[in-house]
Amino acid sequence: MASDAARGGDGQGAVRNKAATRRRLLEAAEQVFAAKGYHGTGVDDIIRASDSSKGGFYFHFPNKQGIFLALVDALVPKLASAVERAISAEPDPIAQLDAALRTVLETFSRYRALAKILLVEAVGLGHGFDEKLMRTRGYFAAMIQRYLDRAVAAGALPPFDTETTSWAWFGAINELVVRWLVTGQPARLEMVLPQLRVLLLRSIGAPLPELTPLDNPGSPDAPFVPSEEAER
Amino acid sequence: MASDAARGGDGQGAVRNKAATRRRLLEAAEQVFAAKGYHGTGVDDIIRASDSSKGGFYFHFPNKQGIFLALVDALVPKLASAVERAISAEPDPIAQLDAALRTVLETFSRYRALAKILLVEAVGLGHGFDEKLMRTRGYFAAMIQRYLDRAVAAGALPPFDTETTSWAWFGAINELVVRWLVTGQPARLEMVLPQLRVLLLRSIGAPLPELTPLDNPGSPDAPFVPSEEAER
DNA sequence: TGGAACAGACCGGCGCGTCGGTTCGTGACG
DNA sequence: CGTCACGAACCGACGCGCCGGTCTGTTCCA
Repeated sequence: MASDAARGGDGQGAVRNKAATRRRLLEAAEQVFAAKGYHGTGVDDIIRASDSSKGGFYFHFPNKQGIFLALVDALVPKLASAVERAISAEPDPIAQLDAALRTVLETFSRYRALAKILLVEAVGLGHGFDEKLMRTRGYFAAMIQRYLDRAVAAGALPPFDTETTSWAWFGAINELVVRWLVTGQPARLEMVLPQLRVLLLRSIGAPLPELTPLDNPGSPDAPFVPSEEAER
Repeated sequence: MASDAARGGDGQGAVRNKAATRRRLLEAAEQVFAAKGYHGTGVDDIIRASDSSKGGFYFHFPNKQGIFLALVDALVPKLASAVERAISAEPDPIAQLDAALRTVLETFSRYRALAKILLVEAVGLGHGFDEKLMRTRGYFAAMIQRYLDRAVAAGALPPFDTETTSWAWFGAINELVVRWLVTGQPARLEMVLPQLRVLLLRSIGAPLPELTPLDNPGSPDAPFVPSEEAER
């Protein structure tokens, strides 16, 4: 039979919807973690929110910490690729910075859970968690730095300490997103964009191009589905 | 006898060093929370680190959350007043901004535990904790905003959205401090000052005065003692 | 029939908070 | 001036709920 071919592919042809179960667990974890925090959620909560069982859970993940890490590892590249995509559509370095900022804010605005988990819940977990978190933040900071360096190399900016700057930028953006998450201000996250844009660009002595108007509300709130990564 | 007078004062004349015990508890909590995180520390850890007992602990504080909140409430005004003091020594608005920044970095550099608790451990605790945290952050943001507004009113700066800006500033500073806390970079926190200074000032279109050189290592690491607040 | 994928009862520890008991300062009273 | 008694301050063993993780089944596909 075509059994070999079926097994050759990724989880799609697996025994009893293996990939789908794992996915349901991750989606449930995303929602529950975002709603109740890491310590506030029990494994049972995740079980209930998906509809799986203890057995299923511990078949797919080693423990509670494991699913959280897997979740972060699934969300980060998802967000990163969205930003990279937006960036690659713009030729001008400054416009790229601009596009990246807009994309980040829009994405967080759409997927609150994503923002909550990456920016709030992942903080202060102790253990070896902190370094994991810091590598995640460092990932985004490095991304910012890469484009800053590129802009400098292109002669669009005078040279400066791009590393410190990239962390500072990340922090500024992060704080505004967190404020929006916890208190409801401003009503729509994108409202900070104009001022933030000006702040960031001016902070590195970049010229201020015209404001590019743009606002598409998009679908309100769905899980930022951690799609199955491509086969290894 | 002078009995009435003795009881009239604050805890100083109390039965068996009541104030001192509470203080030891808070100091111990500061160290342990900073070292092991909020969820990582047990009440027993705090008991052991001070040398008190369960009974003493629950005599002074309602529960674990209670002592954490009390700790934050003790630390915040301590830091704030240090900053206010540094600011009031400078006449020029821009120089004030400068002094505040320097003071914050120096203080966090001296008292890691303070930074760890206020900026890391206080995040993502869930419950009604988040809003408490946000009010703390808002406290500092409002402080920044107050001085920004003052600088604008004095005509030293053109008018702009000082609220968003103050949060962004706070976030930028916060992120650099956290990075220094978790990874060890940079070796000395004050090393970010020159670049951060330039970033922040430029971001609001302020003129760049000469860099004010200054570095006093100070005593290395002691508890940022939550001194007994003055009598009510 | 074997084993992967899942179900759900159960257990064991950890940690928070309680509770009866003990010490010590302090004021009253003779 | 001694002592007696009361309550604030403190001690530390115990209990009990909660929650993470295990283990024995059960189903379904190959």
